[in-house]
Amino acid sequence: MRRVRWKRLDYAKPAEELAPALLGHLLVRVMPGGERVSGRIVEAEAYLGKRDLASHAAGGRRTARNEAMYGPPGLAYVYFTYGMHFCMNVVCGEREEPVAVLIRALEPVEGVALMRRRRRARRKGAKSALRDVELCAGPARLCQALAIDGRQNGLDLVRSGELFIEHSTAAGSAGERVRAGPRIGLGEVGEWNAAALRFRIEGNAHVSR
DNA sequence: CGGCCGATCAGCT
DNA sequence: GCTGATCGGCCGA
Repeated sequence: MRRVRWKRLDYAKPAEELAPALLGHLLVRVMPGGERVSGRIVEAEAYLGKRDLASHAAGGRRTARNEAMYGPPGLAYVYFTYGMHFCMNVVCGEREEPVAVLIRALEPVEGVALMRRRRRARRKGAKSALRDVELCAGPARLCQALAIDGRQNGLDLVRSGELFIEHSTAAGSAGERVRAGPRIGLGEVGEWNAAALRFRIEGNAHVSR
């Protein structure tokens, strides 16, 4: 299979366009040892920028944490939340415009054994087995599986050798439909709670709850 | 199943 | 001092 990296222009579009466009493509993490760990993006959420009350950049908020959102399209915005989790966004739109897409779930493709080891490491007292479907079904879970943390924040997906996106011929394949629904976990943000900005591959077993 | 709750910290008021 | 773009364990039905 041909491996073609996403270019800057692929990211230079509104979040509500990029989010569904990312579905089916491959998020790739190359570990320090050179091992590839990757998964097909099966769920993503669009965050529209200053006007979007659910966005970290709502009202033009700009802090050390969300600085990457204001960078050029194609940067990774990785943030720390709930005192213990990391989540990864793809910055899009234009520079200085804080627009991004949150990657919410992957279907594991490469390095599944490594994903399982990394995910299991965090659940010491686990009594039940970790199923394949739970490896990357959630924004913090996939970061854990792919070893994405604060060190990847601000990284340029167009140039980086450790984290990037590849075009997949499997994207938009026959029989796969994209379904849009409301975003989740937001709290009270008025009309933005209902906005259909969460995109998932319909029927895919690896989407989040 | 579904709901509650603790973990644990950056940012905000 | 409280809340959150979360997760996983535990409890009761």
